[in-house]
Amino acid sequence: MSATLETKPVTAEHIVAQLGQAVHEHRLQPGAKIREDEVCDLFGVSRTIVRQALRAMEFEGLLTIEKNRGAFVSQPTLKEAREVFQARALIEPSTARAAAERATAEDIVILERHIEAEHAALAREEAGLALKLSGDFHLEIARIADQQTIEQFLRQLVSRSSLVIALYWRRRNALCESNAHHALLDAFRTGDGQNAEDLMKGHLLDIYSQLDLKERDKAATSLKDALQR
Amino acid sequence: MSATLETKPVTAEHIVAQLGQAVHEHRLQPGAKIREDEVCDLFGVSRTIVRQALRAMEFEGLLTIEKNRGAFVSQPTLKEAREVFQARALIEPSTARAAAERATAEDIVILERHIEAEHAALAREEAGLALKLSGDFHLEIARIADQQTIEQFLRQLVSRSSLVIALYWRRRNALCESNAHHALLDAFRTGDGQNAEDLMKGHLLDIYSQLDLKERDKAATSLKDALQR
DNA sequence: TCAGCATAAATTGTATACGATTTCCGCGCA
DNA sequence: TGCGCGGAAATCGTATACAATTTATGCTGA
Repeated sequence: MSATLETKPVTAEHIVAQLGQAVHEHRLQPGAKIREDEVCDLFGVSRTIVRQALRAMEFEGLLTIEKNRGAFVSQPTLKEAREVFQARALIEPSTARAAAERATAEDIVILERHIEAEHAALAREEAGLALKLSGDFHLEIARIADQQTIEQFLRQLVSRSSLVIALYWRRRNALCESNAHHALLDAFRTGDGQNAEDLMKGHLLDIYSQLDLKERDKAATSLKDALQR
Repeated sequence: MSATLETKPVTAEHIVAQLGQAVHEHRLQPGAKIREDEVCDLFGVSRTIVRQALRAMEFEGLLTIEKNRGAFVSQPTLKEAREVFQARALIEPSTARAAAERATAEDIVILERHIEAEHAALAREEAGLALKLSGDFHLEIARIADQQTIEQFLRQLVSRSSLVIALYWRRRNALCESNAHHALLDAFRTGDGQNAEDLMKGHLLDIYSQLDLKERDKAATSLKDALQR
């Protein structure tokens, strides 16, 4: 035990990762306020660093910062929710194709591990973690496709997808396990790009169809917010 | 002249816009260093604001911030350059289709004005400004398509495109005027989505083909930097 | 009892101060 | 002449202090 309690510097990226995970796993609900001082105490850094982190998360779409009022976990509107999945439908199928055509043996192993972890999380009824891992699976595909620009965009889209799911998922507790990721993995094993593209397209449509994105009376914003609580 | 010299607050967004335009118009070359104090003096604000602006521009891809060394105008690698235009080729055609199918009379007028301004800038041999306006034309299409998420991504891609063009454009001074934007406008007038999509695809390929993105010996980075100056 | 309003507390926005790191410059020495 | 090597200057990173704004609290009067 000679380790002298190494206090790693705690970077803004670290805070972004931690808070981001909390949002992804729905431990922080859309609309929740994040006070700077609170984060400062939690991580033991000054507001300078915390504000950097919050700004970064705003850019990612996870937070919405209102001037002089503070940072809140974003609440995507119906329109934004649709746009997120439209954008994913535009981007991900071709990315999956490219990835399937370049995936190495190591990549396959990584994807297998991802699916295993996802499965295990579901078995333990840690829905939030499973959701996070599911998003990581999609990001991993972009990495395999060796498209950093797309990967960066997809990171934002996956983040926002998590918020959309928190707000618009139909059956709250029943995050049913689909075999879509398994099917994609098979396409990757055989290097079948066309199949991977089709599967990804279907997978995204599947998720989209499970969202409740019908126009409902969204009138009375702040007033209704208080009532429905 | 009763205006009492209103000193508008100068926000970080303002600085981002000003510096961004300078980069877009190639008045700030890729690799150029941007010192914080210098920007502070120029805009009359503290480093706090300037650093916010620089961070935002880093997210946009316009700047690269190296720890303890400062902010530099980004120098996209060949791979990044290709990725930028691959991503645009993926995103923009379908966006153009959607835009053509929803464009109103006012939208058409706006696009006409854009093209006029672009033409005028070229006539005055203000190549930098023309390039900026050209990018705005593409962004305007995303706005017409009413896709904010896509528009946000495209904003980053257009920014980076400007850097790519600064670094890899074949004939430096000959930024030839194409009639691609005119043709697109015609498709918008007739609401021909399919045609707009095809034209956009061709337009992007056209730009891409005028870039010199062949693998050349990029060895000797910092050393060569000094020599080629 | 409750709306309205003034005041106090809490929270965010900006500027400044100070420490850490890098960069520049000149000196000595081979 | 040119290379290595301090040391000073410049520049960046973080913390803190103070100002501006919002939010909470409590009082008054109808």
